[in-house]
Amino acid sequence: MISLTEENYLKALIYLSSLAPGIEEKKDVGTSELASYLKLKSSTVNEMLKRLKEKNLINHEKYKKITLTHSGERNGLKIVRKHRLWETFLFTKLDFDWVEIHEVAEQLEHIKSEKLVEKIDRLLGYPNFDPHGDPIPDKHGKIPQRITKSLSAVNKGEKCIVLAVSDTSKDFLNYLEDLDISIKTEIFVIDKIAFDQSIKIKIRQEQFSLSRKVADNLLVGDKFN
Amino acid sequence: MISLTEENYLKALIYLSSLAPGIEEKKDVGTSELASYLKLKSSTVNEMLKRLKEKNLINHEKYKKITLTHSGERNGLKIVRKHRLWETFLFTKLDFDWVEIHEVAEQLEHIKSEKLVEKIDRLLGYPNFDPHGDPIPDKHGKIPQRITKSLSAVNKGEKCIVLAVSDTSKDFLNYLEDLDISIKTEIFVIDKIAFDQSIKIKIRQEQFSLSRKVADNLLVGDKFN
DNA sequence: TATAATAGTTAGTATTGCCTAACAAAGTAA
DNA sequence: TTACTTTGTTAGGCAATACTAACTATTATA
Repeated sequence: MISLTEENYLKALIYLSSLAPGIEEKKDVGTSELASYLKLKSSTVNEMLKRLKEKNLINHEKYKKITLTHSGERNGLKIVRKHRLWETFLFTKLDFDWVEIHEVAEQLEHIKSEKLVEKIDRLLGYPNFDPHGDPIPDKHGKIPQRITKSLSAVNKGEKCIVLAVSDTSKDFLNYLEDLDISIKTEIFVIDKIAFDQSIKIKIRQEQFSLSRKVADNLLVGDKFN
Repeated sequence: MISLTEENYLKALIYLSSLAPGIEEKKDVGTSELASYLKLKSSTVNEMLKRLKEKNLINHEKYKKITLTHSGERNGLKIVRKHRLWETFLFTKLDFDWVEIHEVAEQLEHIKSEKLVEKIDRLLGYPNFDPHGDPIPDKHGKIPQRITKSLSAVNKGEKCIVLAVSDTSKDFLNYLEDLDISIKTEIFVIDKIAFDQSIKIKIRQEQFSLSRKVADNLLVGDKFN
C-alpha cells in the first residue's frame, strides 16, 4: 500500500525527472531539489527516500541521485493519470475554471478506486490531453505524444492553434483568461518585434501584443489534435 | 482545520446519536459504543475525545456520555451531506451499483472544496435523498424529512412504494438487487403469514415472499416523494 | 589543490492516531 | 451492600511524517 504522502513523492519525481532538456530524456533528481519542490526539509525527504527504496519504488544510493524504478514510475503515472482526468472532469463537466481545477484535483487524485477512474475516463470520452494540454497517461501508463512548439518559434505571417501551456501558475493562467486565450484558440502572428522579442498577434479579429515570456509558455501546433 | 480522522468521528457520532427510539430524538453516546462502531480501542477513542473537546466539537465530561456541540453537528452534517451527494453521483452519473457506492463515497466525502460540493449538488438536480433513500442535508445542515413505515406495517391488500432501506449492509443490498427491488419499486402485499410473520408480495406481476427481517428493513410510503 | 559552498545524512524531537496493559468508576445482580 | 461486569481512563509504546541542529560528502572556485 502506497500512502498519500508517498504518492506525492512519486508524482514529484515523475515531474522533476521530466524536466530533462530533450524530449523522452530523464533527468536524475537530487534530495534537495525534491525537498525544495515539495517545500519540505531535505532531512524529511531523506527519510522518505529510505522508505520508498524499501518499497522498491526508487533507486537510491547514499549521496547519489534518485531514479524511479519501474514500479515507482508505474505508480506515479497512475497518480498523474488520475490528476489529469479529474482536472478534465472538473473543467468540462462541472465548469470549474482553469485556475481552480488544480488544487481540487490534488485531492481527488488520491481516491483509490480503479473503477472510478475508468468510469470518469469513459464519461469524458477517453481524452488524450487535459485542460492545460498536458498528456493523460492511459491505464497502462502510456503517454500520448504530440508535436508542439513555442509560440515564439512561429514565423511572422503564420497562424497556429494553442495546444498547451508550459506554465500552469495561477498568475499565468489568470492572465491568459483575461486575454481570452485558452486551448484551441487560433493565433495569427502579425509581427515579431526584434527589439524586445515581443510579438504582435491577432485573435478573433482583435490585435494585441504578447511579451516574449508569454509567447514562450504558449505551446502551439498547426491544427488541433 | 478538522482532520480526516476527526471528520470520521463526527460522522460516527451523528449516526450513533440518530439511533434514538423516536424520530427527532438524540441518543447520548458512550466511549465504548463509539469505539466498537469505529472498530477502534476505547483508549484510542478516549484520546480523540480530548482533542474534539479542545476543538469545541463535542461536550464530554469524564465518565459521562458524549454529545455533539452545535459546531460539531454542523461539521458532521457537512460530511454526511458530501457522502450522500457522492453516493448519488456515483449511482446516477457513473452507473455504480448499490453495493459499490459506499466505500468510494467514504473517500470522496473528505475532499475539501465547498464549490465542488455545490457543483455536484447542482449537477444532480439538488436531490433530497440518496440512492439508499437516506436524506441529504442541505448546505445549511437542514435534513429533509418524510414519512415512511416499515413494509412489515403495511396491511394485506395494500400497495406501497419503496422509499428507503434501513440496513445498508452488502448482504442486504445484494439480496435486494437479486430480487430486483430498489428505490421506487412498487410492492403489493398479497398476504401476511401469521406463523413466521413473513409476507407474500407481488412486484411487477411476480409473486414471492419476504421474511419478516427483510420486510422490517424496507421503508415504504404511499407514493414516491 | 585547498577551501568554501552546496548537497546529503544522522540524531533527536513533535504530533497524529493507533495499540496493549493496568487500573478506576459506574452499573447490575445476588 | 457486596461482588461482578461493563465502561472509561491513564500510562507507555509504536509508526508515519514533519521539524531543527549538527555533521559529512561532494562539487565548485579561487
